Amino acid sequence: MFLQFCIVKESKQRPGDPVGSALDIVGDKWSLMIIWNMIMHGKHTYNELLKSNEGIATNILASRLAKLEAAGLLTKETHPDSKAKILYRLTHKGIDLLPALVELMLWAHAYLPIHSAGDAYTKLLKQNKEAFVKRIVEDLKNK
Amino acid sequence: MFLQFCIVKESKQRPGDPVGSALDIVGDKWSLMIIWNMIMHGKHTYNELLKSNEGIATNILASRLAKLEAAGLLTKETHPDSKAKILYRLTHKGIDLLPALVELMLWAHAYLPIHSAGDAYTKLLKQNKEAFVKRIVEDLKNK
DNA sequence: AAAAACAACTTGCAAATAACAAGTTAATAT
DNA sequence: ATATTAACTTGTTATTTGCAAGTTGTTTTT
Repeated sequence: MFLQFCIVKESKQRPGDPVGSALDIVGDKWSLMIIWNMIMHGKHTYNELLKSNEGIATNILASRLAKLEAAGLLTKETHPDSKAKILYRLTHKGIDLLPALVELMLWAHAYLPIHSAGDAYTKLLKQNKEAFVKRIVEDLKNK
Repeated sequence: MFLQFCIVKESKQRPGDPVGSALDIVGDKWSLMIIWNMIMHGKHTYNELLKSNEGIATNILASRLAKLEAAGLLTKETHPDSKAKILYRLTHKGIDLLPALVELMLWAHAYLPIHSAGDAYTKLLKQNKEAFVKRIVEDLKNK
């Protein structure tokens, strides 16, 4: 059996464990939600993120943004429209979490009671996952 | 631009947001680690999981196992070897998180300092992700 | 030009959650 | 019969989160 080959006996785990290391950065309730909303809903400012991540506290959002910036997943820039605003932009490192997020989304669609399964981009995604992800990632990186 | 088409303005978020709903279940530090260790390291009992998830507290492991069972991601069975043991087994719902976990792993390999990138199954995975995931999922489900 | 409003936070505190150490119960091994 | 293993549970303490309110700098309104 294939799995037998894969099972690593007595591995020492983190560090050295990629999934554990990834979860050290985004293994909480809000980090992935923030990144998801930045990618798929085009949110780029503090107040936009506050509204789109329903239920997040202001201090938590601030601390998550700082943590994600420190981890190199996003950057803070002055907003072109106004000096009062700050524009949060994902780095390539942040954008490249999209494949994982898309898989999470598909899992949710398969197993969780989701109402809004019928929108256009969900259909596109299910038709051709690879192409969908590639296209969005490229769009975001070419900016 | 493609993204423009995808951005949903003024969405009401959770519930109705698949990623948010998924993170309500596995959006913490330990749940995905537990599932990952069950799938890729063949851990199936409380003590095995305690050792493989380095640093998890006993009460947290117990509560996560209960939560994941309640959410239908795994089941508790009496272990064939001994009545003293309990065998935790992933359901299809749990197994199907593997694609998301694999994407997280690949992301970590791309951006995080991981030592053990050279093992055989990591190479196989990078060569053919789809086939790799499919094979493991099928192995696990045919039990 | 002054006042109100907005944007991005910070601060203080109560409540919830997690980590740590120790103890409990049932089953097996010696 | 005794010791050990397995799977927890139960305090207790430390950390994190959630909530309300306040702060600072920048625009917008009057």
